[in-house]
Amino acid sequence: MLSLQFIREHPDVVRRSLADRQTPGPLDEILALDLRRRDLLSETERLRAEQNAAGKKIGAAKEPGERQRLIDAMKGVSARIDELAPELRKAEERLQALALEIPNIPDPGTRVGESEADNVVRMQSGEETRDDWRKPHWELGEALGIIDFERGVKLSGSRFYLLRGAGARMQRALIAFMLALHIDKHGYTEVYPPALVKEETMWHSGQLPKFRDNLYHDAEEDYWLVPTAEVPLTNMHGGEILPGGALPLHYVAYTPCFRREKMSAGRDVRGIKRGHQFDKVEMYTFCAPECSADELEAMLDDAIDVCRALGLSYRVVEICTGDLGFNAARTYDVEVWSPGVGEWLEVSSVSNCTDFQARRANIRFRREAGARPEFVHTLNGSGLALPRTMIAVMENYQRPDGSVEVPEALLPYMGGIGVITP
RNA sequence: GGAGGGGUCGCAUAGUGGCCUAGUGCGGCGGUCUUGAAAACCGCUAAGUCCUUCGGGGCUUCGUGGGUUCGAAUCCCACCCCCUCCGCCA
Repeated sequence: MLSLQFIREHPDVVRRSLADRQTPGPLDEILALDLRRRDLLSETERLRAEQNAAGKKIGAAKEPGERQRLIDAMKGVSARIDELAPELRKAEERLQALALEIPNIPDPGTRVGESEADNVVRMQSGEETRDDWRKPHWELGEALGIIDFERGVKLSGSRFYLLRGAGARMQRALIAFMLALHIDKHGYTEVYPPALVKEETMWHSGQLPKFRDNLYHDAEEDYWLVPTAEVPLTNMHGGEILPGGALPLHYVAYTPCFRREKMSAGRDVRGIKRGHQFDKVEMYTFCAPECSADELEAMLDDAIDVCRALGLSYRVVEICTGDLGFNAARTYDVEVWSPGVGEWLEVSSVSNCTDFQARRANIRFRREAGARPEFVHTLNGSGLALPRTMIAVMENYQRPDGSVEVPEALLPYMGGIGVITP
């Protein structure tokens, strides 16, 4: 979230941000309510100060008549506070709720644009290969017996599938390979976080209130299923004041992700591109504000490195203001070419959330002993999403005879399988 | 799920309605002393927020939320978390 102080002092910046993002936001209501809140606050605090001062006199008063007279005098003040306090609380709660609906301010470097159509390709490596003989992964997967759509549906309904044999193994190999790359080569610390979190955690990382419709929720125990490891990783240091020397912190986590995908019903129903459950390796960075721009480039390169190692054609798309996520100030998507379905697939989204999530989750650091705490900047990026990486690997490494070669980088994790055949 | 114990400043503890503006010890920071260090002694030791004439001043926070009261760390209610034992269990 943005600080109320920032909104109050820079309403023009917020208004511009909302316009650039093509999204409405309760800015005017916030400004008006903030004025009222501060009036109420001054008044109740003045009364409380009076009450505190009188309380001391009452405590010190020995003579019963004098004491009673002082107590009676304070009853009016007390009653007035009882009137104002609930009003103040209501104003604060409402203000809080409204502030949570304002998205992050786009980075000045983020290109202004209306929608996805205005995103620009920043760089591309490799070509859009097209061969008539190449099959989409769903045909390939069924023919090889490594993706079972029917049984997935039998167990759980549409948008579920199961991997078996070399398919399951290859996904596991991809996970192990990605984790090893980020840990050993890029210097991340591995984390295995809970996939079920409490509601508060979803608010802190910005999933609630906006994406409620896309989340699974266990009503019985009030647990929420994470839609991405970004959620637990953000909250890992929630409420903490980190010593300045600890930054930057780089974490990588493999988790399942759960999404209801209600809003996109009917889209991408074919294959394994968009399911209710999928696996993802996620990178996450906590750093000082002045470092986040460089950290974003570094994380982008770490995501790309996975594509390079797998020998995939990839491109980097710079997201414009109209397509920018709620939490992000700046985002790059990494897409890989899928010759079977003939499209670029988003396998990673790398974002600088600046201090937006840090403020929600109250994550701060101290530059040096005794210095005022400041909010950290947070960055997250997929490294990478598994199903789409699987698609790209299968479709790129398929051979005219219908078999799929295992990329060299995965061989150490495949237990001797070099080619997947029916 | 059951029984019991507990949650107070970075850590450890004290505090059973007003002298709590939360004490004490440890740790940390600064200083005195010292060639240097230790010891001893002295001082400091949180966060948030509002107002400000920029000197400061106020308010909130003792697990969380309500309640009683002129006044709550302290009394009442609900909830959360931790520890010990029992049950169950991958």
